[in-house]
This record gives sequence, structure tokens and C-alpha cells, in this order.
Amino acid sequence: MKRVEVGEAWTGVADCRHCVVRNAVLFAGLTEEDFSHLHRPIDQLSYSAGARIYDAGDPAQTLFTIRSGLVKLTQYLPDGTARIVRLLRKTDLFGLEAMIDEEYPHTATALRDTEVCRLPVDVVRTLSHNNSRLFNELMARWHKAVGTADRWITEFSTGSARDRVARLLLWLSEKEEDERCELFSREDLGALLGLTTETASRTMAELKRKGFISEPRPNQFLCDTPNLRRLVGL
Amino acid sequence: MKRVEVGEAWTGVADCRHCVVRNAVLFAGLTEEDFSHLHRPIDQLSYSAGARIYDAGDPAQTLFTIRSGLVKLTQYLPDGTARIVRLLRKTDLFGLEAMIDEEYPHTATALRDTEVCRLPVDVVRTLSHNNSRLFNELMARWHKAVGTADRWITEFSTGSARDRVARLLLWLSEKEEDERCELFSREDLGALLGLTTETASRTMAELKRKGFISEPRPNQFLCDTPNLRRLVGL
DNA sequence: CGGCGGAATTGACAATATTCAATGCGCTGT
DNA sequence: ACAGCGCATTGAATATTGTCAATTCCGCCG
Repeated sequence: MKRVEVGEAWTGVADCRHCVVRNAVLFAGLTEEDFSHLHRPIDQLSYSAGARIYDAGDPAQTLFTIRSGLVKLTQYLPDGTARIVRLLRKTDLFGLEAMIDEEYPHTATALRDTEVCRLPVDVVRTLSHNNSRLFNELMARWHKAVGTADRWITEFSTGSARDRVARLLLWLSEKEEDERCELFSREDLGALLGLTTETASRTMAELKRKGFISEPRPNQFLCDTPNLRRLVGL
Repeated sequence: MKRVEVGEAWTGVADCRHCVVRNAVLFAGLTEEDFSHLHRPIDQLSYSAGARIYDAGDPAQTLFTIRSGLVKLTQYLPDGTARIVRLLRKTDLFGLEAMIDEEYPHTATALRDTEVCRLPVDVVRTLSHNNSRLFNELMARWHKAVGTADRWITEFSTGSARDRVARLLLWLSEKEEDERCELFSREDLGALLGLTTETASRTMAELKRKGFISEPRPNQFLCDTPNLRRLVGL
């Protein structure tokens, strides 16, 4: 059996009050009193790398907050082409569409081992009606989603393969303290940038050859950010 | 003087209660009473084709509802490349970012003569706190913005030039009753699809030659939607 | 009516990306 | 240790797109 154990596991009931990422997540603004109105518990789940969290078209009943890990949202074209439209990490919220739609528009997949909190949509809806901080927080999350999607269009879907890869590397290292960034498969890299796997691979190889990036350990890259920046025109 | 008069003009105070597009716009759910709390009047403005409505970086103090016309939102890369990230028309809301940010992230430009209502952000904010229908409507608008941006990524930024143009034509005719669709400059077409002006032009010519579209009058196209659909794989 | 200016189109060539096939590399299970 | 598998890499040929420079088309103005 060469198949890695891939899947979903319930890992407990979240204790939001003492959550380690509490002040960075959706429920940051909630008071003791708000929590007391939560009859339904918030579940914590964990997904192993590669596991699907939900599929496009699944009934949308929960929002997810990421406690740790990395998640991709993929959208499919009628002809079967897949495009990764978002990448989410610690403290990010996804599945917001559940607030409005009956179905998820994307497929959500864990790219690494990932822990999430599952927030039932009716809980969020109810709370947001009485709590203006949560309301504002929600709005801010929508805003962030739009802003990220727009960057995806301008930065990751425009210009040459080299430009796109460079911008992605900069974006990834922007979110890390050092200039390290951990990458994923070349296939995902391609699906994210609208390129073929081969072009993604070749472009990475080229950047490595030219010294823009180095790979101290497999799939972990060190970026020469100043030069990368210059490469994409500041 | 060969320069066409291009610009902005104040055309009156909106009478939201009797607005012709009332039931389709942001304020659809407001009651008589809500309106009575509007001390500040809602202005109506009109922009001639080509006029800029706001620039990226401008202080964001109002949201806009389109009464008629067509507006593009453009985002710029540091190297100067421009990419059109959204196309908005009657009843669409834009400038939503004003709810959160200090500055507009895009440049908004009228592609045709366009009439808008200008909604001061503090009015919307205040109203939305007491009015849950407006609150829901706002959320729905964010949702729509995200959904559209995602389509932009998967449909207009993925695949060959021919596929992208075909998908755009289908998208445009989807919103018209018949299969007619009015197009804009080839330069804008390129900026929208992430292609050069020349490729945009050539691709249009090719589709015309092959009978997927015809051009009864300049820049007005009739689409053979069934065949276009087949072209992009349903 | 003729000329001017901006946009669209077209051509020729160069640059880039895709395709398909082959090979290499590392991990896992036996 | 080694076979087998999945993924990354590379090569070679092809297709697509970008670039740059004409040229044409069309509306507008004198």
C-alpha cells in the first residue's frame, strides 16, 4: 500500500476564547457574551496534504478559518481546465460564499497538512446581525478576497512566464519573515499562473540558473528579492 | 478644436424613491423611513465616453451605482502595464472598496456615455448598521465582485487568445437579450484579456472569417453563440 | 473635396510557450 | 538493495503570441 493516508479528521471542539490565532481571525471582535450565545460548538478539523476540503458544487454550509497549513481554491472550466484562483494560509477565511450561495464555487484542497475551524454559516449570520465588529470584520474579509483576486489577475495572469513566476515568488516571500518560501508541485505552480507544468518547471530552472533563487533544501527557495523586484520593474 | 468634450457633469439630485432602476440597485431594500434619514442628497453625475471617474490612489469617499452606460476598472502594474479587471454596467455597484480602504485600488473610466449615482460612503455605512436588508445587499455585492473576479481569472486569463475572446463574447451576449454585443476598442479588448492589441485584432478577424461572429454595423457584433460555445468546450 | 489623425488591420519576423516524448531522481514498499 | 512509481526536468519540433513597421480605413475639419 503506497497510498499515503489522505483525509479529513475531527480533532476536537474549538475553544475560540483561548484560540492561539484569536486576535487575527474572524471572531476577533467577539465578546464573552457573544460566545455564550454559541450553542452549537465550533469544530476543529485537520486535513492531510492533498485532501479535498470541499468540491465545487457541494452544498455550502460552513465557513473555514485556517489555523495552520495551506489551502488552494481551484475553479474549473467546462473543458476541464483547472485554474487555481486563491492560496490561503494561517488566519485566512474561506468558503465565505456560503453566506450567500447554496453551493461552493470552488474546490478547496489542502496543499500541506492543514488545520481549520469550521464555522456554521447560520452561526456567523446570526452573530453578524447583532455584532457590528463581526459585521465589519466580515466586510473586511470580502474586501480582502476581492483585492487578492484582482492581484491574481494583474500579477499572476499578465506578462511573460518569467514575470509571473517572479511576482509569485515575491508575493510568497512577502508573507514570510525571511525571504524563504516553500513551494508546491510544478503542476500547481502552472495551474496558478496559467502556464503548463513544463513551462513552470523550465522557468524555475532558469531563475535558479541566473541566481534569482536558490534551493537550500528540496522545494524550499531563497529569493534574491531585490533582483527579483528589479526583474518585474520595481 | 477636434477634441471631443470629455468629462464629468452634475445632472441633479437623485430621487431614489422613484428611481427607474430602484429595485435592482443597492438601495432596493430601503423603506420610506430609511430615506427620511438621508440628510445628504444623492448626486447624479454623468460622464462622457472616455472620462475618468476616479484614479487608483484617489481618496475613496463614495460608492457608485450605474444608471446607464459602461465602466471599466483598470489596475496598473509597477512596470506600467494596465489590466482591465472588471466591466460594469446598469445597476452594478463599484467603488465598494471605499467601505474599507482610504484609496481606490483601481482607475474607473467610462467606456461609453455613462450616468451614475454617487453614494457617500458614510451614508451607506450608517444605513447599513440599522438596516439588515441593505446589509445583506452589500454582502451580495461583495460576493458578486469576487465571483466576477474569479471568472476573469479562469475565463479571461486562461487558454489561447481565441478561447479568451470567444468566452468574452459569450459573456457579453449573455447579458443582452439578443446575441448582439457592442464592443470597445481593440486596445481595451487586449487589456481585458491579457493580450496585445494586435493579437486581439487578429483574433477578432479570424472569428469573423470563420463565421463565429458577424458585424452588421461597426463595432456591433452578432454572435453565433452555439458554435462559440462549442469552440470553448461547452 | 482633400487632407489629417487616430485606430484597426496586416505582414514579416522574432520571441515565447506548448506539445509530446524521453530521461532522471527520490521515495516507498518488499 | 532494488524495482516501481510519481513527479520534475530536459530536448526537439511546432504552434502561438509578441514586436515593429507598414498600410488601410474612417470620421472630422477646414
